[in-house]
Amino acid sequence: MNKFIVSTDCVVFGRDKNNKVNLLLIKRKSDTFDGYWALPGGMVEDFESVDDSAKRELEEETGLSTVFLEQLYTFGDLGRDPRGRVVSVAYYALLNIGDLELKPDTDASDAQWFPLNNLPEKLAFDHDKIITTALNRLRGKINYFPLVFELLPEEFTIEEVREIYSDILNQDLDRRNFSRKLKSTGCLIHLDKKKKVLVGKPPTLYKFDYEECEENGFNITL
Amino acid sequence: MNKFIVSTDCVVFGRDKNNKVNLLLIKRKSDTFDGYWALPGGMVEDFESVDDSAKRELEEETGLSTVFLEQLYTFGDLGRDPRGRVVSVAYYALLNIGDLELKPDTDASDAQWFPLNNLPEKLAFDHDKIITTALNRLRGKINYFPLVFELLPEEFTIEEVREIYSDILNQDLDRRNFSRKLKSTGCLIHLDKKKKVLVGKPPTLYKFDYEECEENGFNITL
DNA sequence: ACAAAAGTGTTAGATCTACACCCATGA
DNA sequence: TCATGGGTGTAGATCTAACACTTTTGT
Repeated sequence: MNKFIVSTDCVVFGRDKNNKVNLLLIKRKSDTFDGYWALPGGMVEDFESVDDSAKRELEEETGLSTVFLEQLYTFGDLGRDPRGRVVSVAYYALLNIGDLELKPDTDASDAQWFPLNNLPEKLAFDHDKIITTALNRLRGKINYFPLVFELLPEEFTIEEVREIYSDILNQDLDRRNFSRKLKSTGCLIHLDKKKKVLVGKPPTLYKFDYEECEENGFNITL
Repeated sequence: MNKFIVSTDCVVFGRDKNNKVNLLLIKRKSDTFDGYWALPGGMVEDFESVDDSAKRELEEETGLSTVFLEQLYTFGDLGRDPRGRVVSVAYYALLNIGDLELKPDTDASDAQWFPLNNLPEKLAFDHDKIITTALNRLRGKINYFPLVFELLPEEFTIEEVREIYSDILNQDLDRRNFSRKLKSTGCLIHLDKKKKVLVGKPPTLYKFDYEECEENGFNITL
């Protein structure tokens, strides 16, 4: 009987106050990859499913329990962890950072949000590969699944949605065409409220209509 | 340190002589789920990566070593295997059955191909869930990735491609529109050969142009 | 010459892209 | 009234779906 350690790693995407997408990394304080930035994660325990383990680790890091979390891919190469045979099930999570206070884990000296276009060069283990996989998944899936609303607050403006799409896809999107496409999904609830702004015309606030989406799906191909 | 058994399960899709898509199942001869149909698979060994393990198991079952194989999803719920804590990394494979002779594994009394629309009712473990996941992946991915050519012989006709798409998506596809769309991918090599047929006009044979596809991608949205 | 399946073209409707001006608000 | 950013419409191009007849071959 061959038994392995099974761990989870989580690619956590968070939206900051400037409506930019960031990635959460932990600075390792450990005998392996000391000082390197790494994805949050940890070992799966006996009493929990792999999914629950990822959820637990994420809660311990962020204090949030209701974030979107989805399995990404499993990394099981020999030698991916110098300490021994570790199979890692990777997840990705989406959340709105808000005023979230990070609680660094015990084996980490620091936790930090990095903007997508400014990630550290060298990461621990095969975590760069995991991040690339997560980004590709995200870029593909936002076309047919309402992932970006997991990053936004409950009430948002169309411009905020567009900026998130732009940031993730790393390309400009025409403001008018985007607005039309987003509305044509039929999954927006128009609120009779405007967002308070410092300058310019106050934009309309919307909520995402999860029921409608459940019934008729979501598609916004850019 | 919590150590688990890591296994692989493989959803093998094969095209039969009638150009229909089938799924390979193994009849269990074992103390758990005896007599039930199950996916081929087995434990990951110390000396191999998880990917390699799936490849090895598949070779042992089918005798084929060059089939398309891709990781699908990891199933890690508690109690999914009554014998103990087993985390299973599921894969899916695509192949052209041809004259392939199946070699049943030691803990199986029978291996059999089942047409997609006629799978057994009850399957061992959570294998029905794994198959559903695989079918969903397949149905989504054939739109933007040339998976179906892994099922077909090297030289094929457009009608054969259409029938495979039809079978996987479980819907009729207009013959003329499909032909146009498939050709417009730019990834077909027109051969100066016709397929021998018993009745009717002999259809043109094509090969898939993997180089072209590599460069410009593949997209056929039905 | 007949039966069977392959091959092909057109048209109307829908969708997509590119693009510029007016509107509402706060200072 | 000005500066700022939000909101909206249209025309031309492209793509899509629906649809039927002609061609090639074997018997």
